[in-house]
Amino acid sequence: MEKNIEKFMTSTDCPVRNVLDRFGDKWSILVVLVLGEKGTMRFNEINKTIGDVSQKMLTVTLRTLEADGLVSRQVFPEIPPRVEYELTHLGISLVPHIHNLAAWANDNLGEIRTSREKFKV
Amino acid sequence: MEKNIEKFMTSTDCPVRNVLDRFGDKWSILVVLVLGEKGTMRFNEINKTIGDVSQKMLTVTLRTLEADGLVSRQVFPEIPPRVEYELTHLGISLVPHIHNLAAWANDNLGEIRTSREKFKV
DNA sequence: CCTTTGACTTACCAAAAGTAACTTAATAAC
DNA sequence: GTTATTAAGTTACTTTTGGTAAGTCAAAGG
Repeated sequence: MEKNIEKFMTSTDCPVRNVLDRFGDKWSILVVLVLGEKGTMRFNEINKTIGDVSQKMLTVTLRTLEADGLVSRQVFPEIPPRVEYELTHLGISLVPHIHNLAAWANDNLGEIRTSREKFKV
Repeated sequence: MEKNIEKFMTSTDCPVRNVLDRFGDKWSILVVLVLGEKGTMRFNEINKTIGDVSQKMLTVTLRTLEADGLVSRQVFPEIPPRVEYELTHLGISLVPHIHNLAAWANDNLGEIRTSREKFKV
């Protein structure tokens, strides 16, 4: 992992690239984070919690996360419909890493903002 | 951080959102990872190491990371030009978290791939 | 029968990212 | 003494990704 990073990077089989490409979209990480905090949630609940995600993209994001095995989807055959989402064990195992990243963000936002201001000038 | 995540999420001042929005682009995390591995690098070196990033997006990504204070940029007034990039202390402090994420990706890619296959059917 | 409800689709539009050609100025090659 | 090369970009144009707003579905309530 330390030596031939070059080959790792350019390869389409690079695990980091493979997963990063998938989570490098606009909403996936945030959805995992929210489900990690609140446990089981319904579609509109996730939508409102995040606030500025479109229905379309939330649908796409949840389907992708389901396909990847990070989120489970349970449909209740009622009218109006009820669909509940929650993290799988795989999804849960990712949460601490996102929390670490979030904590870093929290700790360093001040410095980042200062830097952004300086750069403008 | 545990209770009012709702307010955190919808707020534009949410540190997580603020930083995630910035790193949720396609290349930032990867560039930090590469610079973290190799130390000081020139533009074309980063470009070749990643392999499939366009010059345009690498320029944009590096400028953004510089504005955020994660990467430093040193121009040598030579012809042809030489520009060296490296992580700042802030950028370096982020690397371990990305490594953790990369390790998770590495450990779980098999399960993710299996899940993706199942989902197709 | 007309509205409401939740979880979506769909058609259309805007923003982000990719592609390929162009720029710059000093050497090196012809 | 033109022409090619070189590194780090920029620019114009195209494709991909994401956003917006309206429509769908079927039962229950008025």
